[in-house]
Amino acid sequence: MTKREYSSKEIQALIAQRGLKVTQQRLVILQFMLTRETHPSAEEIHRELVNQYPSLSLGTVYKTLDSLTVSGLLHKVFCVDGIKRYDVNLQPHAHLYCNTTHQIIDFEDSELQKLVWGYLQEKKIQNFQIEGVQLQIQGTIQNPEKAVIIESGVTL
Amino acid sequence: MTKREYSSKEIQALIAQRGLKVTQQRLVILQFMLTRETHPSAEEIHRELVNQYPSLSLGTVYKTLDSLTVSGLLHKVFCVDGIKRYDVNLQPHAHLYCNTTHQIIDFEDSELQKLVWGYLQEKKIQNFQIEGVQLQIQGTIQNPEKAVIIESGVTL
DNA sequence: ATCGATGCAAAGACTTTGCAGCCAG
DNA sequence: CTGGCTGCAAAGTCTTTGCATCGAT
Repeated sequence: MTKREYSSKEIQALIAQRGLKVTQQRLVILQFMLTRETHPSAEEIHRELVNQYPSLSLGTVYKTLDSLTVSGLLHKVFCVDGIKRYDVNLQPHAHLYCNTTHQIIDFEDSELQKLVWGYLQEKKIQNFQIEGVQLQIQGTIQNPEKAVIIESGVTL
Repeated sequence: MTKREYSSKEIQALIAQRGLKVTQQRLVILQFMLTRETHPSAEEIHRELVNQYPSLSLGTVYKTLDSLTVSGLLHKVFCVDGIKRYDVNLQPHAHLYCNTTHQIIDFEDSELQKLVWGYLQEKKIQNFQIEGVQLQIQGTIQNPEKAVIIESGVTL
């Protein structure tokens, strides 16, 4: 499974569909998120984009991530390091968190998703309305220098 | 399954076993963590304990949580709200996160744990050494005012 | 033209650090 | 005694907020 590409037109549509104004900043930030398999923080996003878009301010990155999240295009990601990170919300997936590099990497595995969802649907926790499940697999990347395709299609 | 009680003696032993000095502050903080089913932040812990122990400083709470974590008595908890929270590390369990009250509640369910662990053991992710799994179930508590025992033994 | 979005800077929230003095072993 | 621990305060990091200006519709 490879990440599909999104055209500028498609990204514009995603934003417009949610009733948000299609600004340069939103386009650029959402595009950036769509091309990433890891989940950069606001500061990382700003650092990487500010060269190409020098007027982009860090405050705008925070505000943009927030409005894209409220509108449902992004999800916040749980993370032990206490930094807020975001995730393009296309299909459900788990995350690999590297204790060494502090990267978060998508782990798409529909079987695992079904397993957990199925179990929880069955179980019906009393007094609690389930809205989502976040699964994070903590561990260590073995060879950070080598890019290897792992089973689920994630590139490490 | 009900939370078991820990005597002061037992808590002292837990701390001493890890080669840490048994101070009043560590005793009090660890005891507090052991009696809680939710996972308070450092500030919440301080706020709740400072009445009874007025000399306890917030900095010490942070340092204590850190040393207990390094020694393996606590685990950091993933959380969307960006605040660092800690968890007494006794048996593996999932967490319920309430989007409304922002509480984190233990969800002990050995069957679910086995399900996920078993699957991942089987799968063997290439190039990644698994050290732990964190499962967080996001949703909303239905009746925060009513305390109800749910199936896994957690009191909501 | 209008109203929401941006950029900037200041404030805020949370956490870490440095160091003098204290206390458990 | 002695080294690790605490309390305090200052500094640091990450995030939010307020407001004048700008720009998408």
